[in-house]
Amino acid sequence: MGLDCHHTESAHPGLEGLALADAVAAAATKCERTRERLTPPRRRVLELLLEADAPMKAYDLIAAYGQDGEPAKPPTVYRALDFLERLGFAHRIESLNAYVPCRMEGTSHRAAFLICECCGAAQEFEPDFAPQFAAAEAAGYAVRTVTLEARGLCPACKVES
Amino acid sequence: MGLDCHHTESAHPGLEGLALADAVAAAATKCERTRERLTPPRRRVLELLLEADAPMKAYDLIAAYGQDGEPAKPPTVYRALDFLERLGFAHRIESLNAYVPCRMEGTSHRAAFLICECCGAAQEFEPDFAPQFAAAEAAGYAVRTVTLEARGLCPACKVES
DNA sequence: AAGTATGCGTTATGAAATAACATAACTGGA
DNA sequence: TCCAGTTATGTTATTTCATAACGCATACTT
Ligand SMILES: [Zn+2]
Ligand SMILES: [Zn+2]
Ligand SMILES: [Zn+2]
Ligand SMILES: [Zn+2]
Repeated sequence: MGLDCHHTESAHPGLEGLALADAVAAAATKCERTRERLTPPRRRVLELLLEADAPMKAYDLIAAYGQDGEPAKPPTVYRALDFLERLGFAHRIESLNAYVPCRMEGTSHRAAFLICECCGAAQEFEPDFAPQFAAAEAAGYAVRTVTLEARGLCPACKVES
Repeated sequence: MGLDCHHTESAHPGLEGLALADAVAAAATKCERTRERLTPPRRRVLELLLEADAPMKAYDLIAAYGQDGEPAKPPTVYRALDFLERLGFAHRIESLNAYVPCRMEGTSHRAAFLICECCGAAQEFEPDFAPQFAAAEAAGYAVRTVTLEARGLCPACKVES
């Protein structure tokens, strides 16, 4: 990502083995409770997001989709991403055209990200939108969703810069 | 924009005539002060943004570029947009892939938008990022810029909905 | 079993942005 | 004024990102 970045450590290393299986199983359980279907393509894309240690581009997911190296067709992945976003299992980061698995426990959070311009890491955090909502309501708006993406340097990259 | 929207009134009708000329002249004056060059393509794209009453897509600008109907080449417009963003004369709205002229007076503001999902209007406002910065610094981040895009219904569309 | 809704596979296309390189114009100093 | 360095533009082509459209399959409902 960053042109001058040599940091390989990620704040969110991808999941593997049991941790990965657990995370997918947790998603499956949530789906059952709401009668949503975690179909094979949806499960596969979720796996890929969870395995990654950085935001994934849609076409990275497409390329990595088949265990045998066969890529997916774009609509397969974009449909899965729509589903995962709708259920809160994944988020799109607008300023990167990339996707991450949700790292927050609660279901009713609003996503916000700290994006490192050096190493590309994207840290999800729980934002405090109260001031923004107050301003919006003062202007007569009815706010439904908020996208917040802060860019800067993560702790690791800040040190070396 | 909105599929069910019949509102034609815009919160920010495009500038015309003298108001447009004044706005462009003000930008030119600012450029002179900082020894930046408001060249013909840059001036033309700024005009188009100011004339519009809604966020403009890059390829809308490309199509509208020539007074004689001749479109611009994509790099012409994208370069101009880079310049206008750099100087704070325009903002990109990430969640729309679209661009607006800056509506705030001060130079050192951070852009934030209230985007109506019904009529497509994008209202710029001055956000309060203090809570977010506090959270980011607590996590060890050095924040450089923040993008905030709230989506919902503008006052006009809220009434009719 | 029949009807309805949802999801998938596939082909093709559309929309958004940039790479690369040559040319032109401005800038500051000799 | 001339030159060198820098910045901006013109142009062609390509890359990246995302969706339309259609037919088939699968799963719920009655
Ligand atoms: Zn999340
Ligand atoms: Zn970093
Ligand atoms: Zn602004
Ligand atoms: Zn509206």
